[in-house]
Amino acid sequence: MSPLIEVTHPRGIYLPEADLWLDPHFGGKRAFISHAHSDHVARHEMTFCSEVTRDLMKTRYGYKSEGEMRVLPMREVVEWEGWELRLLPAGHIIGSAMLHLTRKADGATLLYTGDYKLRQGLSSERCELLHADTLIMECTFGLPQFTFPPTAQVVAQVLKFAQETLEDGGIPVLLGYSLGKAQEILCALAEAGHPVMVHKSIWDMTRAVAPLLGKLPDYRLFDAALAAGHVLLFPPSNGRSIAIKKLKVCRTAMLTGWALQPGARFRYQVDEIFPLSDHADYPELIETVEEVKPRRVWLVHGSTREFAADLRLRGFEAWTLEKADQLELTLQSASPVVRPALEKSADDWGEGSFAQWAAACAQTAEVASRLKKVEVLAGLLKSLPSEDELPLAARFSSGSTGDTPLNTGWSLLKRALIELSAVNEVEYRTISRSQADTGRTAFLVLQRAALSPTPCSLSNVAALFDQLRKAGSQMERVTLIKTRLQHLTAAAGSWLVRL
DNA sequence: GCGATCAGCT
DNA sequence: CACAGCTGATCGC
Repeated sequence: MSPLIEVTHPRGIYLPEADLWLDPHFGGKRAFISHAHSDHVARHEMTFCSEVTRDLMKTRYGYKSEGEMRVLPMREVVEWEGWELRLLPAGHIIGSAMLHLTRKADGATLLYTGDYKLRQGLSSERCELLHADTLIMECTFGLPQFTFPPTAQVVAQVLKFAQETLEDGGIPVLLGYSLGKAQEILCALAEAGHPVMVHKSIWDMTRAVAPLLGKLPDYRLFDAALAAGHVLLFPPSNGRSIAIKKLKVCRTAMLTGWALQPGARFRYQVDEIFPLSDHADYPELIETVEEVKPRRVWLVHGSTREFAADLRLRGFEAWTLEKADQLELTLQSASPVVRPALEKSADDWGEGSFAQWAAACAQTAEVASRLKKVEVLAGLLKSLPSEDELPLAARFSSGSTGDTPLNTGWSLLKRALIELSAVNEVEYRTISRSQADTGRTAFLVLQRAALSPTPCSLSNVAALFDQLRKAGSQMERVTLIKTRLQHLTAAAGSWLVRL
């Protein structure tokens, strides 16, 4: 089997071998842009994208010819620097594409989904999948609770809402993104026969793609004076805008996948909310993985941790790509997926400043926001019992154990873990293969060992590292590690192993 | 002074 | 939390 194509996430998704970024939100050397939503668009020296996406970038963001635009045709193989590139329709919005790569040297393949959905939309092409060894996929709605009803049913609800509001003499206002959802609902309104008025941004976007869409209803630019009797389409940010508030008799409805979340209607402060989304729901995400049959899955966006754990239970190697390595923690393992039940209780960590540090590490790995990470680390540094430990906490948090290397490799840790627990070599390998993350493996193995946790400080750990450096034999080092792990909890121990 | 990027907020 | 996008601050030419 050929080695998998390498994927990293320094500040965005990156394929080092091809020197290619995937949907980075900053400008760079060369990148693939999957679709024309603003959080995926940036200026690059060279850009791969579909023809429609290029046109939309020009009309929407005024991109001229600053960088080289390489338009790839859908489905056709294009050779490029030892790679075969192929775009596939992603079904997210019009022009959205997945990127399929083949490394010509050995045939290794990769599929990057970008944003996508499998359901057939009214305003975008049907998604097409292809087998790949490595799958990089979004999992915005990667929880079972996000199972959307059939689109036809949701559309019928939306039309009913519009119809009834009009019959009551009100003005229905549908809120959805100006590129994607707006055209979707426009197409759906084509048969209903209601006159439609749209916000300027939706007007611009729709006019740009109208030739590519099917039958559209009559739609005109929003004019408050003439709005009565029309169905209004506005972007979500305008839901409570002055223009809308002036229409005293309006009723608003939000179109979003988040509608399935409890309290969504209240949060968006709308009269109705409907689960219409341009993203794959949970069953579609599972179906995608089963169809692509990848050897490894990398997850981005949304509930990546939960969905990775889910996929592993289904027998796929799956990891979150974007959240583990923020803050340069250098504990750069694909993040461990800790089941909530295993990590929440305080006594999982034990006592002493090392336990505090480990708990903070786990917490920073858990939260996505950098600010929150900083908050967690700041809280840790403040709560340290002694000032001497501050530099230690900082050093450990950056993944460093000291000025000189420990010469403590993975085989040594493995021996210590096996000797300490009741796990034999074969079982160990099984656990290790299913996890592919040293810290997580350690945690699972340690859970099966008889541990007797005692308080442990950061200084204690620093002393251990010193002893390890001085230790003469491998045996001696194994014993030192064993003894230390014996007196930590499994959770804290797993973070010692990561260090 | 402009464009690009970023933090922060919905 | 955030499907995406705005605003205002800051950076750098």
